[in-house]
Amino acid sequence: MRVTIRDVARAAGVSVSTASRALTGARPVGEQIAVRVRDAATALGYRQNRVASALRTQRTDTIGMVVPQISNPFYPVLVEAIERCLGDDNRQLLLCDAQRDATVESSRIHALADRQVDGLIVAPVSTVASAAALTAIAGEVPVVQVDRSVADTALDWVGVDDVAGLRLLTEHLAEVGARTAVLVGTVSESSAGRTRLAEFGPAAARHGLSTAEPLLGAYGVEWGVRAVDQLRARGALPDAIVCVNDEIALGVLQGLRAAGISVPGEVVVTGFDDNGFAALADPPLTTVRQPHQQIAAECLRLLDRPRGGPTRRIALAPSLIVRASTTLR
Amino acid sequence: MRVTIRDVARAAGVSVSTASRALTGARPVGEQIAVRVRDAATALGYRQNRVASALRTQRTDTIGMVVPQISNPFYPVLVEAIERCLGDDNRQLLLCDAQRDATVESSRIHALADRQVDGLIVAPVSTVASAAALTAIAGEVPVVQVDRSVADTALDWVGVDDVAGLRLLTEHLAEVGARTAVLVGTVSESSAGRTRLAEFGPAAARHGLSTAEPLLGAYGVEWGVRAVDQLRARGALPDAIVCVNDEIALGVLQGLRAAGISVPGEVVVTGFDDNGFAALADPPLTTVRQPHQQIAAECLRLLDRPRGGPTRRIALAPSLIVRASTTLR
DNA sequence: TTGTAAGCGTTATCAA
DNA sequence: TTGATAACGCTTACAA
Repeated sequence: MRVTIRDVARAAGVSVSTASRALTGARPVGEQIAVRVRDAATALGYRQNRVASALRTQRTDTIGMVVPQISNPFYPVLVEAIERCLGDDNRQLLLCDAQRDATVESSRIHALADRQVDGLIVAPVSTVASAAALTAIAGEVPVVQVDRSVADTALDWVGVDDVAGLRLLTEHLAEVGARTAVLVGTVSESSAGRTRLAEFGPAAARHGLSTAEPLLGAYGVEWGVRAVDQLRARGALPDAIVCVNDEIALGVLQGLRAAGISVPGEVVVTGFDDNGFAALADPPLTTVRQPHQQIAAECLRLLDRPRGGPTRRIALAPSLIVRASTTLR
Repeated sequence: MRVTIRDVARAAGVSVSTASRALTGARPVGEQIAVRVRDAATALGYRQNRVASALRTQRTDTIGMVVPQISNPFYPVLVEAIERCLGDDNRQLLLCDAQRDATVESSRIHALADRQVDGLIVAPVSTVASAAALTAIAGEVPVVQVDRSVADTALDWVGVDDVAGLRLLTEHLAEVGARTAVLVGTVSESSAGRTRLAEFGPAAARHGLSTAEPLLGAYGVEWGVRAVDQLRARGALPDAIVCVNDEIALGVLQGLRAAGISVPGEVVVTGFDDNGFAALADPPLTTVRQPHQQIAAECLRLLDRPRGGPTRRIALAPSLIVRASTTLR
């Protein structure tokens, strides 16, 4: 059998409650006794049963997280950042993958709630289909949305400031001499994609860039490759191709290379996220880096704050990473 | 208050135990009653408190996993595969990041064990420094090592068959006409790196490739870039550069490009893992794809099997993915 | 088949 | 300050 607090109490010659108090420090305990209990605990190799403790205290020291797809390289970095914050505090992360499916997502959200997580961090699969499960569960456990968010709901959200990101990008594009730009985005239900789509036009206009109709497709590299074909079919290329994320941009770069179009010579290309491979692309990709560590810290801060405050939407400032895909012409 | 099984029992007009039995199906229960209980449960929106259940049954339906660094793109894919297997079974994954530090790793392993996970999947940070914590915990909870493994211990392991991988690579290199090859590896304590280093020479010899002294450095893209400098300093380039993983290979490609050396024209390059960006490199990278889904399934199979069997080391066959970095000369 | 009651390992309440 | 005792919500002997 595993050694329980009863064994420790017996070895230290005190009651179970005293042992518990000495170990958790919940209430004051005699100097001598405290030492005796702690010694007994280490001698026996006692480690608290967190399940039993959780049942009693209603705290698991565990945060649940649901991501749309962990193999999307944006999320591992975010998970790492959150894990780092939690680790400092001796809490753990229960991670789930929604397989880009709102039904799976809902089941994962409930599974986590049933495990009594202290809080839930969710990057919703869909602005629409994710809403029901998310708002329902928010009545039971603190919820914060990250990166993406569902529509029409009073749930906290933390993410990057897309408006600022697009401003940085369009400003930079204007500086390197671009006059025309086109956006390559997604038709997906993800909110980040939507915001970037909505903000692109105004941001471009503000910096004197004229824009053509955006190209919208599915999330992923393949779409980027195909977008190049669609763009070429339109006739003359724009000066700049702005992609809503790095993966699409990597596809665009590949498509342009296949078509023998030089970057940044004939057209400049930008991404969004700085996903770790942007720097390795050929040419290295100019992109907007998300403040992962800040995003992580804000998520936890919101979860830990006392309930009942006003809904918060926290957009954190990104930074522009200039690389060769827009320079060295 | 949340609705408990007592509420369901009361609503259905039965005892708590009957309600429990009707819900879990642990023991037979009257036809009528079963229906009444289930109806009451759904009517009240009852969901089991898994913490309480776990305390009683000693099963959490939760698997713990510790990876050296989740932002290493090999792991998210593996995590995804494991998550998919678990999800089918209504189990969850408690994921921890060891921050490439054996001390952090040890603390995470204990945190997971304290949460009474049903099993532990660990990709050890170090062949040496990870051994103590891992063997110690294996006495409490089923443990399986994945990808990497510690030295001198009788713990199950599941991973890719490195010997087969190197055979595929060297065979292919011989076929495309390479006569000389050099390995770019790591001095790291990771077992995968070690095995690939040890197996490279024999595998190459078997296919008539002559090899020079391997280049060993730190894990990561940067090392690949620098390895190119070191290689050029040696004088004539080999026909083939074999990298122990894709990230190093991406660095090598970048270094070669910077030096104006054409791939595959002047030298061919291979990676290992097929990490999702290998296909996007310029040129697309020939590599060895790990059988993630199989590896995931085997890990869970080993964890779920009755205790006390012999130690197993399961090496699963990888597949060769041929791309332009070794062809189209 | 059903109900009663004990107990999983903790922590919180209440007296002493 | 300390100890006995009752929960936390569930499952499982044991009895009926």
